[in-house]
Amino acid sequence: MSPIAVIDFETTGISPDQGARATEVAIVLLEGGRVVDRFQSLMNAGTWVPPFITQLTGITNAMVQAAPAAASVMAEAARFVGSAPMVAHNAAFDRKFWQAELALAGLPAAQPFACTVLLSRRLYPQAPNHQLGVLVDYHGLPRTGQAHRALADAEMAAALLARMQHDLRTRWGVAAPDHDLLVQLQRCTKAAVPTLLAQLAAAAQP
DNA sequence: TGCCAGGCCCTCTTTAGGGCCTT
Repeated sequence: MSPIAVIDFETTGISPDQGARATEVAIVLLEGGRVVDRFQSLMNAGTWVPPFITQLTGITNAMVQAAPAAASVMAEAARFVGSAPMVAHNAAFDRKFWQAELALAGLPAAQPFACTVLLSRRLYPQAPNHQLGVLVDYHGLPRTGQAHRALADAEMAAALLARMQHDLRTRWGVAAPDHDLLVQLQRCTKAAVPTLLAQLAAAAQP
């Protein structure tokens, strides 16, 4: 199975359209349910980190000012991802920053995204909620590093994705839960999920 | 000065409103 790039950004706010910039990025390459490579860097976008963000993430203005320029970090991140399809927890958020920061660096952002929030809502509707930390605990997955830092959150999202692929194979009989299938699953309506999973399982029968 | 996202999903819905999820 070809690799999937699981990404997480830490940022100064909620939307690049409102002037928010990335402060840290981490990407975990997942292949066959295993982490095969990691990329992580703070980045200096020349912006001020609000106190609320420092309290949430532990990322300070001094840390960002000492970091390499955002454009060079994004160029490295784009090289690291290559043409791998991408996954994030609440992908609408990370995709916006991926596209905005690459655009500011003069680079294309053509990778398709799948979303572990949408997938979790379809596969695990009984979960208490679909926040990353809650889902990690719900599945008994290890919490790695400090929550709300990019690498720790990317590792947890990757573990959650690997769990979903494992469950799709073992619980629902889906032979090859690749990125295309994940996108297909997250796009179908909640009511159509059982039918789609049954069709995918039937297609996997010899 | 005051305000500030947006896509998805549910329901006391569909001529709408509110909560979730990310920083």
